[in-house]
Amino acid sequence: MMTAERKAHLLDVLHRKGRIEAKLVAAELGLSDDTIRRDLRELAAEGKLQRVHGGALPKSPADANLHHRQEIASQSKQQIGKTAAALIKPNQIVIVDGGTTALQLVLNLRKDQRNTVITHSPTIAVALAPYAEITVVMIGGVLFRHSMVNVGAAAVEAMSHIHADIYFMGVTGVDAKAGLSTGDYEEAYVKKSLSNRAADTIVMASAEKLEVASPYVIMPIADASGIVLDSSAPRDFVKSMRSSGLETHLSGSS
Amino acid sequence: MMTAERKAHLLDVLHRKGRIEAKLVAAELGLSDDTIRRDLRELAAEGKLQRVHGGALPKSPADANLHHRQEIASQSKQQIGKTAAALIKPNQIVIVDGGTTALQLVLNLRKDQRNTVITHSPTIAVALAPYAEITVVMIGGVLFRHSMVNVGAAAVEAMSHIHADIYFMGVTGVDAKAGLSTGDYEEAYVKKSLSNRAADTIVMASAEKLEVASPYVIMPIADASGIVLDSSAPRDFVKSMRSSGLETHLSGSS
DNA sequence: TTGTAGCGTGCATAAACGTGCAAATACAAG
DNA sequence: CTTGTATTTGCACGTTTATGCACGCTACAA
Repeated sequence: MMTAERKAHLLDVLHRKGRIEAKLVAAELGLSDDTIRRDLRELAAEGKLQRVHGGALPKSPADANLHHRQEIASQSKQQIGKTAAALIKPNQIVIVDGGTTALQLVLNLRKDQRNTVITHSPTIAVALAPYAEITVVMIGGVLFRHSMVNVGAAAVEAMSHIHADIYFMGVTGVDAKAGLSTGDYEEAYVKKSLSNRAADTIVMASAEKLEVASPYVIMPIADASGIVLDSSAPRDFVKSMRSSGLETHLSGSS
Repeated sequence: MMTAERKAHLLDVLHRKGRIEAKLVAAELGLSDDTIRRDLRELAAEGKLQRVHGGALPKSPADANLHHRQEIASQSKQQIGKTAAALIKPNQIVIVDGGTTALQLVLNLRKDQRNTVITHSPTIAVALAPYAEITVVMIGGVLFRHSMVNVGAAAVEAMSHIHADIYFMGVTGVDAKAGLSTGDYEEAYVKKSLSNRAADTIVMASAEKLEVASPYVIMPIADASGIVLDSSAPRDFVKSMRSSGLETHLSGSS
């Protein structure tokens, strides 16, 4: 096993278990404690984790904790959420994805907005609770913690009963060649399925997602019907979106 | 368990319960009192908490507020949640109802508890997010705001794929004649359905629910296999539960 | 004021740590 | 193919850290 591979494994273990016990991992991989300790030291130097006696812990609870991530909802996300929310017309059936950007969408809804919102994210469902005029439909499934969305066969099955007007999709990568992508296999599949259940799919992509490809492809960009971008998006990028036939909405452009 | 991890645990306990009893935590973690006291001393030196005789208290008023919020959940509910949580054995498949009492159950789980939890409440799902070892399965459906649970045909359909070991049921009324009841028609139906999908059904009933009947009947009391009550429950009531064949757990009876 | 539970200190032991070094391996240049 | 260099890994060593116990002190309650 190569060094880089091992480091990736360590980060994976950390992500899955929330902790690394050096001795234990060493035994698992059949390597000396020294090697693992060395790796941990280096990863700590790179700022990838927090070294502690006996092993390592996530650098900040942010890794495991979405709540924290949401506090640092960038200006960009906030504005994209607002712009996206404005696209919703009364009485439409809307699918809202999970994730921080989608959460900002919800927080920017008007209190008297009357719609049906379908979501597979418990976080989004809870955030929608105060909006009395919105009917909330939840898609069940197995909870994928990192994004706080339900995935799996049950989720896809539940969707089959749905026809929505718009799906607001969150992604982690929008790239001309690689298309729309995300960091988890199941999630990519679920996003694609949701897109199939809606007449229109609007992608929400904050600045850092542009011209980036994540491991798992959801679908080609041209399959979406619109995209909401930060006004700081490169001109060329905006142009390429338009030429792909997407209705392009720029947020925060005063 | 590593030192750094333990300190995090201590702070977590402090947040959740508003206080730390050194001896108690030591026993829970299977460590000597000395070790815990040492940790508390160090955390106090770092300004993370206020050291006091016998344990520690939150330092800042902000944390104290958090503690206060926890106390709003009546003492009764908090203790019932704790007692119910203790009934869960490792690796069991558990259905957790919605509602404040069920939420207390979740908050009293151990961080390293390994289980599958099925719930139809987005609030519960979100509360379960920090428990890394718990697989969360969500039942979808139409969100019923008042209780923050998913109901309707989709919910019942989704349940049909499930066989759980225990279902922890929240109710608004437990009455010898009227049976177990709740305030919403759909919810009553869903609770009954969930009960059918679990080998055992444990009812959680805080003080104010006893000898009260709500409009919609879920099922007769005898159909449940156990009940968790506050220790202040009337003796006659406890007796009648036992004679109905329910395993009766009294909480907070110190 | 008197007993008990909690406290802090010092100490011993064991585990985990970092460093330096040497063997093994990979890789590039000759 | 050989040689030289860089990297990686495991080991030995001394150091640091963590933990439990023993002891005497202190705070709190009866």
